Amino acid sequence: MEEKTSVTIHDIARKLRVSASTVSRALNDNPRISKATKEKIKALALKLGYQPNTIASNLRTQKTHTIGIVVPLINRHFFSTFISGVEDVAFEAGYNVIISQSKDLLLKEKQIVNSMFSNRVDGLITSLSMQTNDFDHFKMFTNKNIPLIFFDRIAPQLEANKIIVDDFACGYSATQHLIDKGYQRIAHLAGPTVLNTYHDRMEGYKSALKKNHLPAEDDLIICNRLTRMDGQEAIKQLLALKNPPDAVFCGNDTSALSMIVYLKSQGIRIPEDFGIVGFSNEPFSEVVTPSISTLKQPAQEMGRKAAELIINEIENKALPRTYQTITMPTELIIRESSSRKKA
Amino acid sequence: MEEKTSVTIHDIARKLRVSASTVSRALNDNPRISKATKEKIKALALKLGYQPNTIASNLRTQKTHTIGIVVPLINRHFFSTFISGVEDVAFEAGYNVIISQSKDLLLKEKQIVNSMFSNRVDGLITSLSMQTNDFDHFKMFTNKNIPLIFFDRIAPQLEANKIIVDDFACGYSATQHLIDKGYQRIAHLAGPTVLNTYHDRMEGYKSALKKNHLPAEDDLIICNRLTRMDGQEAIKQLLALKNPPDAVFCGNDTSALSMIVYLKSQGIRIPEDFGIVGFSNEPFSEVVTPSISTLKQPAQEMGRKAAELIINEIENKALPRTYQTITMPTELIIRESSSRKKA
DNA sequence: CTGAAAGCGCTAACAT
DNA sequence: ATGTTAGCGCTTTCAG
Repeated sequence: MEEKTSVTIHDIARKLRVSASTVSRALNDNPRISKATKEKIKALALKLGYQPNTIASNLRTQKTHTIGIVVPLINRHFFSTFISGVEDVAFEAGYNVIISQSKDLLLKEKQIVNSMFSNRVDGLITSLSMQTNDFDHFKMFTNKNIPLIFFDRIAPQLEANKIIVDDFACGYSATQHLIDKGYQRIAHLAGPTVLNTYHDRMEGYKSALKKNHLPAEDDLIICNRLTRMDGQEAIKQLLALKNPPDAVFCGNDTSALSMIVYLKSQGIRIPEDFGIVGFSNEPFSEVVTPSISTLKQPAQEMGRKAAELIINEIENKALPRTYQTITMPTELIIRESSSRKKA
Repeated sequence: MEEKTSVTIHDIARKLRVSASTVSRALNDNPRISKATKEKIKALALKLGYQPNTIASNLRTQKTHTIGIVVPLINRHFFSTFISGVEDVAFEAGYNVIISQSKDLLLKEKQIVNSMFSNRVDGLITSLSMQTNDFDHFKMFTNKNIPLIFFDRIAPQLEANKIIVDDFACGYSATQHLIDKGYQRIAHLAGPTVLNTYHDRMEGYKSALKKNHLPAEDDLIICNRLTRMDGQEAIKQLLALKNPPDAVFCGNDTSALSMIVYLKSQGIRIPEDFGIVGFSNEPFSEVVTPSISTLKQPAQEMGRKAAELIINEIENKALPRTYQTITMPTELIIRESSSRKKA
């Protein structure tokens, strides 16, 4: 019972009086092996419960068939759905997926990226932490020509493939939508604007205001980390202004939700008195009361696309490399939180 | 620029005119190496941008410092939060985590488990697919004495550590709670009862009815896969009974939510006319209207516990093995969907 | 169609 | 305190 040591190709070779190379080739369906011996070998392998040692193969071939993913938080719906998309495609193509979360800490991100490299992933897919302001830890990938894809939160200065949505357009359309609904003073709650996503959403917001000849007042823009607490703090702060806003475009749905909860508790009616638009279409946004207008990112599709792209890169390493930035379509989902009859 | 080949310990050894073993030992802080040479070696390693080849080390040491996780779906809140817990502890202990999703398909689960084995994970943590009815694919782990932990959806017949919640008690207390609130005819929507979780919840439900001298009618129990569609189908079916129920205990929050949506659309008031209790405390359950009473499983904690347990097993393999089943505490969270004034 | 031999990069007895 | 040697299990020239 206690099989101390695993069965290897050598065990099979010995029993069948062939060489290990023959066994290896047979199991890999190498055409140079006769059908007869192939069958013999495969049969015995099955009988002995042989399981190939991927580690050994990896070492020899310098390929791990493994894709690394580094995200800020695994259990955020956008990221877990993205990962699910990657995993789907990767599995189909015979790749494994190894995952870590940076917890939005630059230090942990660095450690993880290092570890991914040491584990010799064939490619790395990543979305940056909120703290990431230098990119040296990715150099080992670019230097060694190991495929690297950024998604959502990207490093603009690095040469790599990128998968994003048009955050500027999102910010613009969210804001324009609120304007169209007749809201007059529109505030914005942003995340850390070192990140392209939050930066671009804010620029879109500003641009829509400008286009509509509305002033972009500094008071109306707040930056924080967009947690539930942050959302509550922000709305309190905004309501305390001597000239408070009547609508907010939030950098994510979580903060939008906490604003709604607070506004309701204050007896402020949504959308009649106050309009809200969030971002990223969390599962709760559809079912909360009032339901939250938001921008939907195609998370699963982005993951699939990232996987396809990186696998293609991995398997055509010889080809001259061209880096693309793929912009995926988003959708403004209009729900109750912004749907008042135009004033 | 094009560093064709990576820098290895041999490169460092050659330049420093020492042996590769010395380099290896130095980098691993082996006490047998003098402080002076250690520093020399580490400095050069840094300068050359040396990154250890984990694959080679893994092959040699027969340890991968990798924990495999197989769950039905990565982007389900319970699972992604569990994974996050595992990853936290694993990272601290110097372990990597590799993840796959079975998509609730037995065939895919088998493939994945095989692949995890071939990748020589040091241990495997898994929650079974809805289809899993044989367990042969786990034998290679038990046979070779590779730590294996089941959580949530477990294989009762296998010798392994198990991390669960007391689903029976959950079903019981959910049902008792509805009875306490004065609901008279309580239905149950269950998942596939081949799985311990759904089976036990149903038994708890039945037991509570029996204890309160309420009949457990077959008509009032429906089994399906608990999707949103399934929830809607189920509530329609229940309402169509000649003697319909006035409350339902649902096997998950998703189906509970879809019932609520349907009941509202029919003008049936919750909780006044109809009571609902769900399961697993999805993020939306707290914020939907009415908010959903549910049972909270400590997903993150379960993940942490699983990681601690498996790492302990991995690092004390020599010790005689004893298998434990750890039951984690749950919490009945009473919210609006079941909080009517007692009739 | 098959075998022999070398080696991926690292570690760990066993020397000295 | 350091070096020598062998080998983890597999793949892949190169030979035949």
